[in-house]
Amino acid sequence: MTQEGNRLLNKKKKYHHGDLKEHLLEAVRQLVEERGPDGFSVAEACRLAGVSTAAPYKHFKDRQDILRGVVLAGMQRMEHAMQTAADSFDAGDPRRVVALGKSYTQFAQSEPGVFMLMFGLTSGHSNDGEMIEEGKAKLAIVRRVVAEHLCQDPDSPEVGARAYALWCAVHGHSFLRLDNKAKNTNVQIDEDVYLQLVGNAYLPPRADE
Amino acid sequence: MTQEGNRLLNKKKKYHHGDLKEHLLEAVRQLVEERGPDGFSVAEACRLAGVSTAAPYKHFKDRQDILRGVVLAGMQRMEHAMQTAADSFDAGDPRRVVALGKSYTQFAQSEPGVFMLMFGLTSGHSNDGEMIEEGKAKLAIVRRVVAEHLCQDPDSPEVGARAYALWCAVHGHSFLRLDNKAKNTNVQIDEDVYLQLVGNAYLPPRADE
DNA sequence: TGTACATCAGTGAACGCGCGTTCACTGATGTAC
DNA sequence: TGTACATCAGTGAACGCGCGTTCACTGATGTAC
Repeated sequence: MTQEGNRLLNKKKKYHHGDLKEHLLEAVRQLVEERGPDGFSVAEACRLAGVSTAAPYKHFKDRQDILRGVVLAGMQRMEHAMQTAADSFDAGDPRRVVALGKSYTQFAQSEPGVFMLMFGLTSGHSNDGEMIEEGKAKLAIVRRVVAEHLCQDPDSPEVGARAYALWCAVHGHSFLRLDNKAKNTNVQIDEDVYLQLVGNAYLPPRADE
Repeated sequence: MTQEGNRLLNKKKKYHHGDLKEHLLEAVRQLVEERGPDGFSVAEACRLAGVSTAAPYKHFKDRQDILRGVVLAGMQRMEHAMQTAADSFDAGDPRRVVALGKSYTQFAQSEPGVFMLMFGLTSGHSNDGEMIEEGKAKLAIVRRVVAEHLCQDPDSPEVGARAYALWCAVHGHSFLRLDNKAKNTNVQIDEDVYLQLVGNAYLPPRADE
């Protein structure tokens, strides 16, 4: 057994935590899911990670910096899910855009706290360069799918407009689901039906299929 | 001059505030706009209203109750704006749905704090009956516009699906604008163009026009 | 019109609380000799 | 292999802060007589 593995297994007995940084981010993520975005405190995360309240400051500048780590990790998970969805069908397959949309709404539903943290303007983190790059990468996936469907240049305004419209459609839907607005207004529509409707509206089935 | 009017004009000199309830709600609204949703405290609102920190409890049960008043007033303002927009064009006029959408996004942009409070799940107020009725009333406006455009029953699933899709489209767009996600991903599209695209996608121009 | 009184919207001081952050410290670890 | 030492991730106690809420109170108001 490696020393690293050994350290991880025995982490409770050790003075040095070993991977406190990751454990803290995970603790915060859990709290955010349990109590909502900004429903966590540094102190509580420390308790959950079994560590003194001063420990985080060896790894993070301040509370905001911890939050930033949680959000960034969330964006990476989401991007990965979207990439996987886009890769699971060929260009032009009508199921492709639905799968991509579904990866978005499913992320929102499986990690509502992190999702709200990423997109709610509560925490004011959005000017961060690394975060902006992550956002661009995600939109680029949508752009690529749209471009390949329309057989156009991914950078054309036409593709940009439709990709943005698709983004708004799944984003709005995700939010309205999360805060119960859809349920409370008796919206009946099934998610798959909705995604299909959206896909058809912005990317009509191609003539050759 | 009425005694009521007199009291309002001289409110600074009076022991009894006269309309503290309204002034408090307005103070909270201002703070929410300045510092974001949940960026306010009861104490600060009191300072802004020029009143002791104990005063609010003569009018509101607790902090949550104050917030509820702010959100409810916001929903009423928004509903009024939507109603006005819908009323400004005849059924079938292609400008109608664009105007309705614009009333939504404009509310979000002119009162971002209140908008986030209404739709972010941060504050956990959504199960309130009166609030749910407000939400239904707003969706009903969209339903009516869609139904009149399609010449269908407002309660049909077809109308419901398109109305919901329109809602998601403007809601998603509003959020992505507010938290700078649109700007940060270099989305170029003009709002009017976007709204037109959405309108055409879900409510294609009628044959008779 | 003048007076006594009930009402209740306000005051201001105080409470206990949990927070984010800092500080001097401790002790486990890996490395050089 | 054994020892001395530098490193630095952890501790735990303490800080000052602003918060939401409560309490006994005060004094302006409208009303009954």
